[in-house]
Amino acid sequence: MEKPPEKARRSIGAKRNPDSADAIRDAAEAVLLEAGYAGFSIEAVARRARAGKPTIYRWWPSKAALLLDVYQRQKRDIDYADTGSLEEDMFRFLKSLLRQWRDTPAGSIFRSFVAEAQSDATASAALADYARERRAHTGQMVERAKARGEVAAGVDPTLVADMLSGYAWIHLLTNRLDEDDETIRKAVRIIAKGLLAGA
Amino acid sequence: MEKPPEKARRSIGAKRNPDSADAIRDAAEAVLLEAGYAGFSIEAVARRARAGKPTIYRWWPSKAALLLDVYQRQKRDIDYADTGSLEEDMFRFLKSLLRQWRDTPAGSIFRSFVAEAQSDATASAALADYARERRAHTGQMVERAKARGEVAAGVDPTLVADMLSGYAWIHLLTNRLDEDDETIRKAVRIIAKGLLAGA
DNA sequence: TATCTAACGGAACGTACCGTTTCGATGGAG
DNA sequence: CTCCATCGAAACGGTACGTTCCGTTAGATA
Repeated sequence: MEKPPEKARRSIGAKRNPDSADAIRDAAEAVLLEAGYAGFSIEAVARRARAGKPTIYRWWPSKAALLLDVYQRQKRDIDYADTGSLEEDMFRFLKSLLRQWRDTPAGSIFRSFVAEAQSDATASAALADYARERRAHTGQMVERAKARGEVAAGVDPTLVADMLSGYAWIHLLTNRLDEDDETIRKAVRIIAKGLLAGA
Repeated sequence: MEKPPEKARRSIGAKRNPDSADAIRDAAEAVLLEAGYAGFSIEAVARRARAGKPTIYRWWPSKAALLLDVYQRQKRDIDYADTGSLEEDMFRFLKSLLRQWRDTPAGSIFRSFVAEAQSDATASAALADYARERRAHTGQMVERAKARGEVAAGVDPTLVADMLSGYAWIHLLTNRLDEDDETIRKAVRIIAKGLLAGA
């Protein structure tokens, strides 16, 4: 990731030093990646960033807030392409999501975030908000298919999003991100057929 | 749950005092239920149980081990009835699972356990084992339906178990255990129709 | 130019918890 | 009657949290 800065930063006057904020975010991500959630402490981040703890707490009110920031910085490169086939859309979505979680820091960070949300109220609310937003977004995939007649009328798109996300989450949280394409294909095929038949 | 014992227990000689073990397990469950995962510390459990920390560490090697023990003590009262209809079986399974997680300590405990598994290797392995066992068990529901011709030949029963569990997990971990029956019904109906159509 | 102000890194603090060690008392086993 | 593993309690060193001071820095203000 990033090398720890050689020299300590100093104040740049009566205003925030963006270098410090960047260094803290970089350090937080690096610590999370190298030591995992267990090693993710404010002290470790401060050491790594050559920053003072007060500097961190000046800008992030809690450990959960910093974790949330790092998590949101993860750019999502998920495949939301509209292939014209719901099954194919869902397959690409799930495959790319599991792949990204497996091959980039995103998976480790998201795992940490879900874990933190089980003990910290701020993180819990943030996770709920995020999940709601994802549900709506993924649901659009189903909306499109509905317009094409691939999905029966009574189906709630966010319900399908829950199924897909749930399938992904349980794989992430139990270290099973290496599911092969054929299995993913079978899973989405079942859902696609079920959606066609209607609810 | 349990009242803290009025008097401290003493040694009953050169053998383990089962009252202590019981009191510790009870206290651990009570702390987890009342203060959640955030408040679940060995110190808090020891205080609550009027036990010494060494007594806890003599019998449970780590915090994760105690958490695992408490978790496994949770009796599963999940509806695995064979109704003759896969859709109905799955509906009852999901409904009873979400209800139990919502209305008993089991949900809080399992949330904590999933969270712990994201930072503790022992808990992680235990969770993976448990998930595997559950997958096989829930898969039997699908096996039965397969024998009845409700499920196409190529379907992997454990894949269906992943779908159901994933759907339940994401609701547990994002505080959405209050999903109504109609929504659950729609979800399992989609899966049931998809399984009938085949993979 | 002189002063004000807010940011900086660093050090230290008090609290909490971890996992371990030590202690005296207990009471069953040999 | 002696041994000995157990008990609760207390204290240990270590780590991390979140906070408070400190002296330093340099832009903003007058």
